[in-house]
Amino acid sequence: MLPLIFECMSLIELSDQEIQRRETLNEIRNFGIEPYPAALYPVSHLSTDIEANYEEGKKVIVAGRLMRKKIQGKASFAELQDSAGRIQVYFNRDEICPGEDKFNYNELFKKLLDLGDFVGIEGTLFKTQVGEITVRVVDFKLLSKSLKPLPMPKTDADGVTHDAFTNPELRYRQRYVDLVVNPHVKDVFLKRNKVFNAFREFFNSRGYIEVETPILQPIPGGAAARPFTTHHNALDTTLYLRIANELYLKRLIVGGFEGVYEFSKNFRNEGMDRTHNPEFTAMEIYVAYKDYNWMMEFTERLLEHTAIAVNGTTVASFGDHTVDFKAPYKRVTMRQSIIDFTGFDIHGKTEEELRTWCTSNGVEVDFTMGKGKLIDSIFGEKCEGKYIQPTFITDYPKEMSPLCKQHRDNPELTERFELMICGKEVANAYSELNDPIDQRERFEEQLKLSEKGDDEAMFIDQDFLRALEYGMPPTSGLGIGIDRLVMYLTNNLSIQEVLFFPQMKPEKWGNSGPDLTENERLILAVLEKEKSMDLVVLKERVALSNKAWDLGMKGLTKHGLAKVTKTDTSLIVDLTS
RNA sequence: GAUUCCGUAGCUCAGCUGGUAGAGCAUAUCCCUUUUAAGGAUAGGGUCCUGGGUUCGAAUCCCAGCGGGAUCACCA
Repeated sequence: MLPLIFECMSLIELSDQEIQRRETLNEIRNFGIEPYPAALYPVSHLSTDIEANYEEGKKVIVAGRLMRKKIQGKASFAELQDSAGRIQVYFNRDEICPGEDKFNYNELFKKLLDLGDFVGIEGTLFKTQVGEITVRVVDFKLLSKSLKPLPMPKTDADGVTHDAFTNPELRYRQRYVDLVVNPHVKDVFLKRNKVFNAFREFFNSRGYIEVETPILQPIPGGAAARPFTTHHNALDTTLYLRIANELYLKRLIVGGFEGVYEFSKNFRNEGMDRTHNPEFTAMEIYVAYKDYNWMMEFTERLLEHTAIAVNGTTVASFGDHTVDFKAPYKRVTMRQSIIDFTGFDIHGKTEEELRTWCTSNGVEVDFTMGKGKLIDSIFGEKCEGKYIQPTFITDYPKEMSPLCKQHRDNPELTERFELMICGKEVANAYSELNDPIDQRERFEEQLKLSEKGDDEAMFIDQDFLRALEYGMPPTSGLGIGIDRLVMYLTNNLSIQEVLFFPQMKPEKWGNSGPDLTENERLILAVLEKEKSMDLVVLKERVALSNKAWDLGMKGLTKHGLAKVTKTDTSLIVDLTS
């Protein structure tokens, strides 16, 4: 009984076109054709290979999704989409079916193949009267049946797209559909892949080693951020999803590697917007015997190399801006930057003086903020957004950089830089702090900040301190936000566009069986006792408003759970079983 | 978290101060042997996001909720 209802329900929820395709699927099977064959299909060419190396009459075997079907009597055109692009195919009835049996054309191609189906095609190349390269079909095979119709955007001769699949919610939740019908979306992810390859190539050619470090960490270190918490059952202990991999990579430098890097999926339990996703990808690299000056040069050359690898040029458009990744980049100290944009010199100022300046200059502050955070707020508010072209901001206050080596010329500062592009931080690098005593003190200061209410201050990682005590060579480290870099290189203003599956609220799926509303259940409960009763009596018994009653009853009859019969004198409601 | 806009057919979208739910594409049937988003004819297709309220009557007005976008806040 229940499975039957369930089956009915799932059919009710299918659209006409989905039902149609299921029926077609059955027909295909009835004709003895397997709609999901197991055997490999011997593809010989991609659509783009055919375009690039066209030869009249060449035999090819191609496969892909059927994306266009234009039937005109005994001959038809269709379009096949594979991973590289599209190719037109030509079906001629009497060439495909030379004998009396016209099944393959009249039935299989014309009626049983739907848009979106995977089809394999064997044929020869020719050019149509309008000169389009086309495969003349000799034989074809259904490789996989599609049961859901795809959205079908079309671009006209003027380049205008009709029926574009643009709804962001649908696009992100069903990225597979987005990728099938929006080629420009696929291009973004191909470029993303090129970023990774360019980085790897750049690092590997210099002898640096790609490594992997823990994602589940007992202490979430290496950044100031709120972590996700999880629990390990066997150890009965709390673990955190990493917010950064910095402390582990430095342990490897302690261990004797001289250059290590990792593409790190990091997780931060913070807000989401068009530049923040709860999980994101950072690349961190640590190189022994270097300092942050060396790292600046390294970074600008890396980015120049990457921009060329991705776009073939160092110039990239981003919204209204044009960004040039050509090295070298401008270098400005944080102190100078604040002077440039506000005239205020933070040098030698006390916490109180900074706070006073902030409140009288419209920079929001609160009492959990120490000197470092105050300066960071000034910079964030007044300067950060102004740097469009790649610019290194150097020499950050010590308090906000607890893992960074003190500046060689000024004990209040650190040897740190961030790379700003289009007003956003893209990279962050240090001469790494390798003095274990200093590092312990810095952690303790963080502890004080956290007692003051800063819920992002860092935890003390005793094992990391132990590692430093064994000795770490002077080292420079760099972190780059890959998602943001990809945004810049692909001209996407939203991080969701450069992640295959951006985080979204879980989708609601109907539970099993008919999904009854509260009112429907109420009516059904009464009706189940009586099996059959007068409509007016039932209505009074459930005491619902007119509208609620009406909707409830209509729902029940629609689900096939109740039936209303009209007699001469009254209306009778029956429970149907 | 705040503000604001949006949710109508498989897709893209109309639908006015409340009065029988629409178009194009897609789908189905028929005609058509070289088409370029869209050949011709006919037909089917709806939980107007959900629930409640106002009303003789709600896709439309009001309230609440759900989902999404944008802006802001938060965010090394």
